[in-house]
Amino acid sequence: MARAATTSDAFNAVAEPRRREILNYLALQERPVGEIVATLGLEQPSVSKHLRVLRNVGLVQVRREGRQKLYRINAAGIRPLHEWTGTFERFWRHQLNRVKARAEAKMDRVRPDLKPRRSHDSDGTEH
Amino acid sequence: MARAATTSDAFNAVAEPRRREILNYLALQERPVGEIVATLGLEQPSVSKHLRVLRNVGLVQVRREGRQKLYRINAAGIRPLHEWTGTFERFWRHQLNRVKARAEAKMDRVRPDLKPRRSHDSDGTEH
DNA sequence: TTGACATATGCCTATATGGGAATGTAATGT
DNA sequence: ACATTACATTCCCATATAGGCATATGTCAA
Repeated sequence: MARAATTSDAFNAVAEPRRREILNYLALQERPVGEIVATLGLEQPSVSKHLRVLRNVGLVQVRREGRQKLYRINAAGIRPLHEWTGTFERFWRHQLNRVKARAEAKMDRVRPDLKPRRSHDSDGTEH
Repeated sequence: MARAATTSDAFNAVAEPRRREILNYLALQERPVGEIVATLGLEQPSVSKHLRVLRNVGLVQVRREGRQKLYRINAAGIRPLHEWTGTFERFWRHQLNRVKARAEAKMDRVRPDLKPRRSHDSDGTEH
């Protein structure tokens, strides 16, 4: 199969930088499409398509006012992302936890055929 | 152009559900590839490829130990996501406050003698 | 109705996947 | 050296874009 659809969930939707820009802009206040186009310097059809994706995953809401359509943030859709990323918060809040996790992991890996031995490399950039 | 590369940044990397699963699993502790394969039920080459993406965007680190390669979370790479999503936090707090205010107003109309106690945090919405 | 304005949609193409299978590479044991 | 274990990489392919352009839809005014 191919890649997951951007319409599948909020994670995919915000993976697109333009859509994050749109959300950042809408965070200030509700806006019509034309102002998004003018401010972000994108093509109008492109903005409409991005807004459609954002609406499909519940990240924005829209209401009509005359000829315009006013889009606004629906932050409830962003909350799951904030909470998922927050599950890793302990790692950067207390570095001691990371050290301890590594130590415990090493203890936990019991391999009868593999005695624990010192490995003298430590960074993750090798090939 | 086409879609943004998954290797471009952490936002794209975590857009893939399998990669989030891998990160969730690695959050518990450092693990070799084989255990990720066994636990998540993915093909080994698939896991290797996902790990490569995660490493390229700085979401995991790796060290060799014997024949194994031990992968661990590098949560610093997740922090920008948490902080970006956090910029929208006020919206769901505000919405929560409005909901709570309405509820309290209603309760006040029905039972003016019952004042709801103040709960000091903001949990209790849906998700 | 006609026209202007605001936005949405359809069509096309180039591209970056992600899965599967096969193969390559590195480390260890005998 | 050879076999085995543990991962990584390569090749191929189906697919879901995102951008550009043209066009359709919807709303208001005269």
